[in-house]
Amino acid sequence: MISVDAFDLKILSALQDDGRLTNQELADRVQLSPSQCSRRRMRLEQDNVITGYRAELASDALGFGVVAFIQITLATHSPDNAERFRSLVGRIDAVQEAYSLTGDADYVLKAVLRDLKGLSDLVNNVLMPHQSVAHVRSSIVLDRLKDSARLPLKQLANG
Amino acid sequence: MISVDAFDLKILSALQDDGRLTNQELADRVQLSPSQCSRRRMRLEQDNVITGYRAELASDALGFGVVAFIQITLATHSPDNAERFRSLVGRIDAVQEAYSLTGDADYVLKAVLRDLKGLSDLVNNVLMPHQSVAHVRSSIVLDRLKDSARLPLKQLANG
DNA sequence: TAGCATTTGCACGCTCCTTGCGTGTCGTGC
DNA sequence: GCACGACACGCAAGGAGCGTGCAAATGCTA
Repeated sequence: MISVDAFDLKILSALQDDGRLTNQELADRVQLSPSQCSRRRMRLEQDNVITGYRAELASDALGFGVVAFIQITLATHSPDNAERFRSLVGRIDAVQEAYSLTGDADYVLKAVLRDLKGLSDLVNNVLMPHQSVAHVRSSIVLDRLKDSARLPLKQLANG
Repeated sequence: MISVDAFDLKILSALQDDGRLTNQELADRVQLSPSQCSRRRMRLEQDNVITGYRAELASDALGFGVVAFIQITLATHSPDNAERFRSLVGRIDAVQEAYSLTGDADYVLKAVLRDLKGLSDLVNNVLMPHQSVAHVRSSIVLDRLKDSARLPLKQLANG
């Protein structure tokens, strides 16, 4: 298991909030020297605790007006069919996230689209006709209460 | 409306993949000088097209073994009740994302937890007992097919 | 307490960032 | 057709930040 101490947690937490912090700024926040922050950060990257850095973009400002959750039930649950479906999902750029789930549906997708026409296209012309898919049910996002993409690292502090 | 040209799209796309690219590396990728990349990047940040930079962490490596989608139906749909629920959700760190939706449920939450006990706690001791909530249904993530958090900027290239 | 391994802060050479400046290009109005 | 203003561009330079080497400090084991 990778060991992550209190300093590492502070660093991870800070970088979760601002991924472009310089080592000097990091140093101020976690009470360590810049060089040590640099070293620790490199280790965390090497150990794949930090898997990357991403710019977060304003989807609305860029013209993506529609976000939808799409629940999918497969036609059959054979490995072949599942593989076909995974391959399909991988090729659709509009699908940001895809998970297999317990419960009613087999999969849930989160898709980002320009407008309702885009969603309609995706559902009716791509997903529904695909041989691997039996059932599709989509829910459109009306309001975004929270979208942090941050892990609750505080919970690890006392453990 | 904010104008975003082909260069900007390239920059956004590159920074979506690697948010710590230097302006020199950016310059190589988009065929522009480093100074221009710097200027454009600053403008995109100023205009809130880029809303921030985040380090992406390996949830499993940090001991977050359970991700769940939780569908919520409110007890009543009064503004007061909705506000109570929003406030509740805002205070729960384990809830990464929260959306109000069309369809069966009023809201869907995406929660990240250490283990099933954590999920049980959240559902049975926090959400269920809350006065604003009538119905809770949770689905556990079995497998993550895709989790890119990237906007499909390619779709904007020809528009 | 002695000894070893790890972690820390500091110094320095090097890279990179950003701002000012001059140039080129495009569109507009006279 | 030409002059002018508004941008967007690349270049250069001063300044900031990065990461490695090194010695001191800390912590753990025997």
